[in-house]
Formats: sequence, structure tokens, C-alpha cells
Amino acid sequence: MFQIQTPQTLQPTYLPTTSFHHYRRRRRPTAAFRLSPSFSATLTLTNKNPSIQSLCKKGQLKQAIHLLSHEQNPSQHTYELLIKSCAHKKSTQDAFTVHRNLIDNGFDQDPFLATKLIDMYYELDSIEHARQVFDEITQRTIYVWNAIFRALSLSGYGEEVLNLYWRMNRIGMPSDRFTYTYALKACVVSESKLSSPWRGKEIHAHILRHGYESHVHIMTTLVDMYAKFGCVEDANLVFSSMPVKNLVSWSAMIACFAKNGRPFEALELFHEMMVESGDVLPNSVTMVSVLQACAALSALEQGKLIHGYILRKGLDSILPVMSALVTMYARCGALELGLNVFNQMGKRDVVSWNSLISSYGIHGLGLKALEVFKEMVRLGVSPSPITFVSVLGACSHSGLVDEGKLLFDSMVKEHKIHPTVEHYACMVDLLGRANRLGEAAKIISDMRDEPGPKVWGSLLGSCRIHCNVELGERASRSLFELEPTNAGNYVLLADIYAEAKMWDEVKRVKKLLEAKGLQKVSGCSWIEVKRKIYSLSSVDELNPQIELIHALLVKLSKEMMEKGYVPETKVVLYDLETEEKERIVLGHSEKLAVAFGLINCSKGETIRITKNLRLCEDCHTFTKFISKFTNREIMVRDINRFHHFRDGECSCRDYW
DNA sequence: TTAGGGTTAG
Repeated sequence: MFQIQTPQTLQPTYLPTTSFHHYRRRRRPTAAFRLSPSFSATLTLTNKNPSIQSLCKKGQLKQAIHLLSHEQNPSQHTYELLIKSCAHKKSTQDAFTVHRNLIDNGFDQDPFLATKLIDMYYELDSIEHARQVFDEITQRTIYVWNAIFRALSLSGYGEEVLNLYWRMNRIGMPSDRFTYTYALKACVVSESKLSSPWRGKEIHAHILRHGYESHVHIMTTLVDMYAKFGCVEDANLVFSSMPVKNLVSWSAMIACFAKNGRPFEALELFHEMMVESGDVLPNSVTMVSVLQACAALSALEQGKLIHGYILRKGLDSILPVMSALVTMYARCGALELGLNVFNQMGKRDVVSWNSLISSYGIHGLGLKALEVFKEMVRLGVSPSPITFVSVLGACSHSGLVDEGKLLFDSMVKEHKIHPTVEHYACMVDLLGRANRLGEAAKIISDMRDEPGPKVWGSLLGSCRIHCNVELGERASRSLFELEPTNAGNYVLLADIYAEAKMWDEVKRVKKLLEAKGLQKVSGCSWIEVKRKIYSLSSVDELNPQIELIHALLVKLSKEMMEKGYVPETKVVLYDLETEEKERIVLGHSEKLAVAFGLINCSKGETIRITKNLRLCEDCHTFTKFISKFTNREIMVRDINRFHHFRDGECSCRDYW
């Protein structure tokens, strides 16, 4: 039943029982049928009712509604304009008045107006009313179906869209090109938690069966759907099969690579687009993904080129581009350049502030991040949930435990932001890193929501740092259930056992890993030299200078040992002789990259290295020694944060 | 009448 709600009755407790049906009258025969032809002509003129329409167009909704109450026979077009006005003005109360009047005048079964009403209620965040309009209309044209799909899918009710989609198929209503795009979008909304694209694949099959395989919009939506599920190969197959690609298709595929850990391919595809796509030119959306790829790769020189392009094309007034630039510079280790971009921005939104806060955070400048946060609040910018993830993360990297706890409180009490698992994960990390594991565990046990893998992962990571076997086992038990195929969790537990010299347990975890067919992610470090990126890893030795690199490392290691460097071999998960362990740690990818940098970067130039995992204790100590020994500045970004090594010290003050 | 790609964190 359709229920009328007045503003104060929007709370469910006040729901009136009155239904629109009480007001509904039979559709009156139109005047044209009852009156003489000449009169009907006059009436048609009146029906157009220019005054209501012109008032709507002028945005004078109240006056238009006032006239409506005196109008004898409002037309479909009049209602269309009124509905649009209500949506535009965000006036739910007026929307109810217009809707009630429309029913009174017998338009309640008009499919065109039903479509408009559904759109309007979506705009007004009254999805319940959009549903009711859909439920009550008997003649459901494809427009009506598509309207409810759009409304539900944009409001996050993907599951419902898919159920309706199957219902539509069952009753034999054929889909059109719009239906497919909405249904595909709904898959992403409904399954984001399950991360399985099987329903999207079914719709993909329908699309092919109905001959839409060369439709640019649908194919682009498919690329994006696969991208959101992390199915890069599927996305690429669809993209490659497209006979016609436009800027949006290229951008979707570039974003797919950039967002799914394939930044090299993102940049490659971008270059391909520039060279091979004819007249397709990138816009701000494309540039954002390209900047993300540069950031992921720490490709500072590439990023600077892109920055130049952005300036030349006048894309530097677009906020998302500027925020992405700030992040790119910071993640490439050029915090100052990021700050310059931020300072030059004419306008800033919450995302720009978040970018700067997290930039300071990953560089270990927690106090600066807090300062920026306070400045942002002082200027009246409302922090978002992500702001708190950023600023809590910054506190965590800098060991600002009490500040972080105060922030968490203020988030809930002052800023009225309900903490999500991300925020709890930050708190667990903040306390855990500071070796307040008991408090961290208490946060988890006090949580009302299910902790989830991020929260347990934070606890396990902290247990690894502080070698807490008991809590580590508890966290990993939950993690093995929640994400059985994440090799990282097994490795962390094995690390904890190894540090505790519980070699039998190490073996047991390794066997578990093997039995599941999982493999430890091998360490990889990379470095940009003269706009080219060189990656180094201990498992493949493709670098032509590898002999030179090894020789340099052996020489440096010996010399540094004389000066007090002691290799930290506890990071090796095998029960081996010390010498063998030392040989293994000397082959870590980060050390290879440092040596490569020493050989290839000019004197005085900062060596910037990026690593795909957390920096190990030995690489950390080694790089501190190297920085003093060779008088070089070395900057390493690991999976979490930056380490600036200078004169034998690290910016993280050994807290990471 | 309706459509596709992007910003910040972890």
C-alpha cells in the first residue's frame, strides 16, 4: 500500500495508515470526448497550462503547486515538469502533494509518469516510495523497469535489482541496452562482499546471446564490472574484443589495471591509447588512473611528465586530478612537491585534505598530519570516514597512541561518524604496534560488528612485530577461516613461530600452506633510473648487472660488519646455519635495489626504492648502515609507509 | 524518458 508521509512522519513510528488509494478516483473521461470540437481546442490550450509550466521552469515550485490545486485538468507534461522540480528542489513534501494530485486526476497508471516518479523518489532518497510506485503500476514498460533498476542499483540494492531482473526475464519482458548496464552495475553493488562475478558472467552471456557484443556502453560496463571484481583477464578479453572503443572504454581498462595492482600495464595501455587510438584524447578521468599507476610504481619522473601534460591541457582545475597529483608525489617520495600542488589549489574538498593527511602519514609525520586535520576542521570542512582512516593511520605510523584514541572518540562523539571495520583496524594497528596488544584485543572483543579480515590482520601484524604467539594464533585462526587463500597470513604466523624458535610449528604452517597450494609472495623491489623502472628480486636474476650487484653487497657487508653491523637472521624461516642465513638475507630484493641504486644513480641523488612487502628488520638495519657508510640518502617505500635513511638513522625511528 | 570510466585509506 502506498502511504502518505508528512515530514514529521518520516520516522517509522509515525507512519499514518492513510493510503493513496483513499484519494484515488476513477480516471475521468477526458473533456475532449465530452465536449464539442471547438471547446476541446480551447481546453487543450488550457491543459498545457503555461503558467504552471513556466513557474516550474523558473524554479518557483511552491507557486506552481498552488496553481495546481486550482487546475481542472493538468496534463501529463505539467506533471512531468512538477515532478522534475520536486526532485531538483529536493522537496519531499511537495513531491507527496504532486503525487497525490496526480493520483486524484487519474494518472496513477501512467507508465511515463511512473518512470518520472521513480526517478524523483530516488533523487529524494525515498527509495521505499520508488518501490511502491513500481509495485502499484500494472503496465510496466521497459522504461519503468529500467527506472526501478537504476534507482535500486544506485541506492545500493544490487541484490534486489538482480532478483527483479530474473523476474523480468521469467515473464518474458525483453531487456534493452539500458537494462543490461543497470544489471551489470547491480552485480558489483550486490556482490562486492563476495567478490565473485558469476552473476555478472550470466548477464554477460545474455548480452552476447542478444547481439550486443559491439555495443560500446554495455561492453564498457562489462569491462568495469570485471575490473571491480579484480578479474583483470576477463576485463581485458572484453576490452580487446571491442570493435569500437572510445575514451571511456580506454579509461575503464586503464583504471582496471591501475586499481588491480598492474600499474605497468596501466601505463602501457595509456601510451597505446595515445599512439594507436586515433583521435581519442585523455581527459581528467583518464589522468587520475594514470597518476594512480605512477604512484603505485613510484615513477616520479613519469609522474612529472604527466603533471606537465595536465597543465598543458588545462586539467589542473579539476579537484580529483589535483588530489591524485598530491598523492602521486607523496607516494613517489616527493612530499614537498605534493605539498606545492596542495598549496596551489584554488579550491579544496575533503578528498584534497585527505590526500595531504595521508601523505604526511605515510612519511611518518604524524604531528603534521594532525595539524592538517585540525586546520581542515577549523576551516569548516567536515571530515569524512576516510579522513579518520588517514589520520588514525598517521598516528599509528608515528606511535601517537593517545592522540589516536582521542581522535577515535571525537569521530564518534563530535563528528557523529559511525566507526567501520576500517576504523577498528586502524585502532587495533595503533595499539598493537605500540605493544598494547591487550588493549587491541579488547577493542576487537568489544566490537558490535563482525571484526573481519582487516581487523584480525592488523592484530596478527602487531603480534608479528612483538612476537606474541598466543594472540597471533588466535588472530590467525580467525583469518584462516575468513580468507583461507591469503598466503600472507600463514607467513606471518610462521614468522611468529620462527622468532620464538618453534621450528616444528613453522614446519606445520608451511605444510598447511603447501597443502592449500598457496605460495608466499616473493619479495620484489624496484627503482626508477632515468625514467625507466628496474625491478629486482632474489628469485630471478635477470638484471644484467646482477654479478656486480652481488659483489658490491658482499664487499659492503664485510666492511660494515667491521663497523658493527650484525646481520639479523631471525627473518629467515628455515632452521639453517647462521652463515647460510646471512647469505639469504644479503640477497633480499631491497638490498639488491640499494646496490643497483649505488651503481646507477648519480652522486648526491637520493636513491628511491619501492618494495612490495614490509621491510624486514635486517634490510632496515643494513640500509641505515649503508646510508652512513656511503653518505647517501636512501628512501624506501614499503607496503605501509616510507623510510628515509640518512646518516645511519631512519625517519621511522625503528618504529614501523 | 534512461547509459559507460575517476579523486582520498587499507
